[in-house]
Amino acid sequence: MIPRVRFAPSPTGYLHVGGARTALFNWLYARRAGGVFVLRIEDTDAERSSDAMVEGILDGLRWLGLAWDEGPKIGGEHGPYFQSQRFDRHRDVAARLVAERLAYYCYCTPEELSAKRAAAEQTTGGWKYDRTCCALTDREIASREEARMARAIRFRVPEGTTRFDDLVHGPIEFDHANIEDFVILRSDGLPTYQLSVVSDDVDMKITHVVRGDDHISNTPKQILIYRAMGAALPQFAHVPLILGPDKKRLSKRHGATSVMEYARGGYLPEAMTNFLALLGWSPGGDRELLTRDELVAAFALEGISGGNAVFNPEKLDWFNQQHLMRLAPDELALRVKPSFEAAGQWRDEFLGDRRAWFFSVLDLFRPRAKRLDDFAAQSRFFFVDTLEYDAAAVEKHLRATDMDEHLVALDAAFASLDTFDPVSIEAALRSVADARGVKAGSLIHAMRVAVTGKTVSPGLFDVLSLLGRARVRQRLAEARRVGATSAS
RNA sequence: GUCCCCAUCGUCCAGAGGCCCAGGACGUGGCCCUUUCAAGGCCAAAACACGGGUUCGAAUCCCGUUGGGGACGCCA
Repeated sequence: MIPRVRFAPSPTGYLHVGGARTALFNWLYARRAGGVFVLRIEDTDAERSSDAMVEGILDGLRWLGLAWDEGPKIGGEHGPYFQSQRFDRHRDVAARLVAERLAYYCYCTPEELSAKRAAAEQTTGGWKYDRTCCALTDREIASREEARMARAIRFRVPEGTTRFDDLVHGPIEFDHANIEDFVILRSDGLPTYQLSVVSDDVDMKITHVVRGDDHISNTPKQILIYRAMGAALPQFAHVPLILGPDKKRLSKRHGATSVMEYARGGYLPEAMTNFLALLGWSPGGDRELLTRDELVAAFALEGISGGNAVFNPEKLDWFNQQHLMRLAPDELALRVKPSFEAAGQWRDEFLGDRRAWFFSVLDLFRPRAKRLDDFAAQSRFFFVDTLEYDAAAVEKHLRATDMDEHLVALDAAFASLDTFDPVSIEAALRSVADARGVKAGSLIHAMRVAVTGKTVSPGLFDVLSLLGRARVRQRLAEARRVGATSAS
């Protein structure tokens, strides 16, 4: 039997990092086990669901590279994949359970229930449905039906206990005494979550239910439904939640929680998945930096730890940086392109004739970039005609004693070089420094300001070489003017 | 209030009775490299929540306490 897993988000918000990790675990499991990854949209709550949210979630999954084998857009044998299109089936199941006396009609109104609940909370503190309608005789039911009273359907919870072996937590047991007769079909005829998940998971032949820890307490209710339906149980794996730095469940007030915010923020999906995968799971040993294929190869539900995990943005940054450094050149170029375009620094020849040069420039910034857009920002001086000079830098390095003469000497030295490569340039600069009795450092700093406008850049000789002799000499001349003007 | 889950450095993990006076990573501090900033290398500080058992031996097993989280809806 091939494993079938599913990710079943409700489109009441964008894909957040917690949901993303749940999706990732499902996807990893499917890929690892040669199974099928199903995407099902749980839009039972029409009030809070919207098409925009559905698209948002799909975008998030696509960005992460978590392609689904069955689901929205692509369909599949077990569709439809929108829960709202499966209500008839849910109603059938509910009706069947009523017919089999495994569920019953409940005519209690929401008002009555909340009053009872409020009263109970005053005294005992806890409340469980009192089974008023469970005790109704056939005659009483018939008269209520005749009166067309609104009624919901409740599941008749039998006495006993339910236990299951959770793949991450091990055996978990619940006493039915703590489970009330829960509603499976609302009085408006729509199913509740408990019914629709089970019904759909059964129909979609889901073999492994991998979802958040917060569903543990729903599991016994759902198992009861599986049994009542006469369906085989899937395996359950409840993965721990992701918490904010304050140890509270991650939410908007913790900052970015939508995965698309990270996409826009210059993060690599491979870094995100690597980071998310290791939040609560470990391949064992000390391995941390893993490619997507390595994650798939190493993944096992059993390796997921039981405790909640705190989201650590600094570590995400580190993963991003590491993956940035390992990205293939053409891949990097492609990913960086949008931000170069946005900065007005893009030219198609960077993927054509100037490809080698462009890749070299990018390589200079790899160890310095944390996000994708850092490349465009930090390398800007390579792509503009007129530099913006940092005033303090100009003051400190360009207006140092005798610097103008030193620059003239450097220009001459550069002009006479056979090849304008880093090694030759460095040798030339150092010999000028020697000859003029100044420290090479002072010339290096001055040159850096001259060609980049700033005090911070990649290694100067690499920068000069890639800038090319003509532009370097041009900027040298410009720098001398800048150094001269308003020099006090 | 009831039920459930969890408990190793600040954070994420390793550890499945002796290999552990506990290992890796992020972060932090220092040093090295060095033309700046990074990256990289080296070093350091930093944890088995507590109390009982079981055992020749416990971070690892059991019980309790405490702490944290989650669930208790005609939401999902």
